[in-house]
Amino acid sequence: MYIGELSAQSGLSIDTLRYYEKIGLIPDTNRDHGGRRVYQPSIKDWISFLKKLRATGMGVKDMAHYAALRELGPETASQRRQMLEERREIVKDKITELSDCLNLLNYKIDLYKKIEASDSKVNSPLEAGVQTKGILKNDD
Amino acid sequence: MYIGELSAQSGLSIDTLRYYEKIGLIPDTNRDHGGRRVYQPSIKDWISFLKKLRATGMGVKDMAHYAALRELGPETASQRRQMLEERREIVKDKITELSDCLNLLNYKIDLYKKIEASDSKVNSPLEAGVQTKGILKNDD
DNA sequence: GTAAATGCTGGAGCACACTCTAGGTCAAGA
DNA sequence: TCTTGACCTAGAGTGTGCTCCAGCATTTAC
Repeated sequence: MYIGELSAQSGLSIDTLRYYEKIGLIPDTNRDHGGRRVYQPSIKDWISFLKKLRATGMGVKDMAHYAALRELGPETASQRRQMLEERREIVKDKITELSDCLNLLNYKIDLYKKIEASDSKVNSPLEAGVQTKGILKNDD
Repeated sequence: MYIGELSAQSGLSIDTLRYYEKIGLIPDTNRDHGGRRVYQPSIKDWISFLKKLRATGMGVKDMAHYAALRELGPETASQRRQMLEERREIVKDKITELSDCLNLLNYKIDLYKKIEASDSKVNSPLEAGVQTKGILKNDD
């Protein structure tokens, strides 16, 4: 598999694949006679794991460190496990933080809906009110 | 309240507070006779909301757009609500993605633990095995 | 044989969100 | 009065993670 196909299948751009190789995220690749990178299909599993690590917010330097440990073989297993355990705590914290954000968004959206409902009352001919102003005072 | 105190209380650096004002996230602030920014305590609520929006991954340009709508007053409420609803969907997706990552991390950590356990078996005098190699084949 | 597509390299450029610097003003305490 | 510390501005610099570019080689299709 050449880099174009891997790019299509992995969802990383060609430039990113070469960049990842350069910084050590992807091991140095075999080349064909013409100097083109030839990938084994198994690289896709590694890349999808890399994408997961990125999705957790891990920086490429840490990922390169992990990748380097992986290259060193089984004796680095416990160091890698430790890295993943640290990352797991970070991910848990992120989920908690995002859940808090979600609650706030839900609250705010509700608040806006109330404001809009109260506005339409105000604009209706039947009642005029200072309701809106009251609700909006804490609006942000 | 001067900027130093606001910085301490809000958790944003002084530079960031001035930067946020410059890009329109924080409304232009009153100045004292000497030109120093004087903040009302209520600004802290707005800043903590800004921090929440940032935590959702919203970019500062979008946040500035939201802030500008807020400055325009109540008639922009529905646009702001829409922005928050869009952001809510993004946050939900992020939580889902992070949960997937968490599952994978849990799986990998377990796997590493098994490898380590099996290694200690191999290193014990009683049994030699190819177990480790077998488990490690898919190691990443 | 030729043109188009795909690949290569090294290095520059970019978007983002700050963060820092230089050089200055201002206010309060000793 | 002098010094210290907090604040000011405009603009440069930083770290991150790509992304793009020029100029070239190779491969493939016709």
